[in-house]
Amino acid sequence: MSLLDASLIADIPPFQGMKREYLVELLSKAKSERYENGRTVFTQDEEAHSFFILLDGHIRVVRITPDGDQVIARYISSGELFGIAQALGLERYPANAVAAVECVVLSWPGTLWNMVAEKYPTFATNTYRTVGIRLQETQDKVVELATERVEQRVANAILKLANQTGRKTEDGILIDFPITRQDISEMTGTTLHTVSRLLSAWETAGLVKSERKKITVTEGHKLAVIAEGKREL
Amino acid sequence: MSLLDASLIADIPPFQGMKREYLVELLSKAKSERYENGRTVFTQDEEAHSFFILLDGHIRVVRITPDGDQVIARYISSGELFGIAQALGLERYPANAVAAVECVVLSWPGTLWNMVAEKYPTFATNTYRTVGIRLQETQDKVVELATERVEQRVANAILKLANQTGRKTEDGILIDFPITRQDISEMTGTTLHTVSRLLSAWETAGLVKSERKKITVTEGHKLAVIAEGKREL
DNA sequence: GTTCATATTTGTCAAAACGCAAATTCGAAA
DNA sequence: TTTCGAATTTGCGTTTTGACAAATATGAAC
Repeated sequence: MSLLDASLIADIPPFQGMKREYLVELLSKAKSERYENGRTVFTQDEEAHSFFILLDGHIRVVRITPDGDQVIARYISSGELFGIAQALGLERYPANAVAAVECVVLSWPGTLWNMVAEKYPTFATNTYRTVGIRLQETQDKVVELATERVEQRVANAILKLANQTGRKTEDGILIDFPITRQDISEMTGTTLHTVSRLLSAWETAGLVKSERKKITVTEGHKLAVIAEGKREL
Repeated sequence: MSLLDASLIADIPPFQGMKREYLVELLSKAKSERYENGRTVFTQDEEAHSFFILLDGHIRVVRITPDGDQVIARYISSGELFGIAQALGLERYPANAVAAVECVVLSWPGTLWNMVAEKYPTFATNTYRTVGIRLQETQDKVVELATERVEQRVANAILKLANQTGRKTEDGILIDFPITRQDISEMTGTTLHTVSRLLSAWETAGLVKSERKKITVTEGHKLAVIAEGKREL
């Protein structure tokens, strides 16, 4: 276990408003671990042994269907909680969590949740607020899938990723981790072929630049117009 | 405010494991109200003033999109919590809640949540477990919308309603509240026309019987086969 | 530099599902 | 009983999107 300083986590949302002293205590019970790109943090249906905070990197949360289809539920960015099954009384993780790049993850044994929630009510409250936001986001996704066309959903997914994780470059906003057409199709409920066609068209129109596993948004506002459902600019 | 006896709620899941004495206390702070069919309990984006338990009836929870599309998020059955924005730190309700039949609803002022959660930790834990289950169900819906065809989704929705709220009749299992083709289309992300066609076909094939605002499942196992994705029997 | 698995692009065709329109049925209210 | 709005059914043409197939590009590993 490496050295963990309270300043590591003091500024990230789940710990907002907690006394320094408590942060130190909490950290003393945490384990820090590096995950190389592609490594699995936890697996769907596995017994929920820990809960996690991502200190650095990006984690892909994926559900697998009985017939093998994958659906990407969300990407976790640094500073976010994930795998918090215990907080919700779940005995098993409902999805896979896989490092999308090199990651640093902090974890606590799941058995600690009750104690932690009781001793650090601020942390518990912050956690439940996160859950509330995610529940809403998930509902939003249901609405999107139920009412919007593929083109809108793909535009939206790319915009969100750019906002959430984008890094500014000379060309525009680059999504900060390797992402394939297949990944985007699994976020939006379509096929990699359709995503490829859309990206090709958008590239021709100058809205994005893309290479293998890389997408840069150059004309975000135009993408946003497509996400709104307008057919042309 | 009518007379409320602890036995009213002692057996329903959110209150499992709570001391009788606490139930009485909690009830003394609750308000009971009847809602006739179609009456709104709370509205999307309205400030979250209360949290609720449905004692009798069925409540439809509906999201409205900016361009007026409706998506039915879930049906609440009796004994279930709803409108628990406070538990998740949300300031506003994320959807409309409307009585789908004559209902009896118990409510507490939202300002009481923190006190209630602290004083009755069992109740809080039960609530968060409910949230966990709903989050999973919502994720399931995302997966369904992303990977299954309309036919499967409609079959699934009807099966779930029949299981959740069905009443046994001589013909089969009747969904216990008035429900239109439009409602089902708003649960499954399709149009009322497509739902109508599917129900007609299934009626011809003898899987269901349906009248205006009424659906009876006669051959659940065959519907289940369709929900699984098989094209014929 | 060569090799090879992986990612991407693109074409063609077919199926699924929607949109629009119109007819019809039903049931509640007058 | 009559009326009228709401719910439902159904036909038809169109659009969207998926499925299949094949070619091509890319970058990491050797």
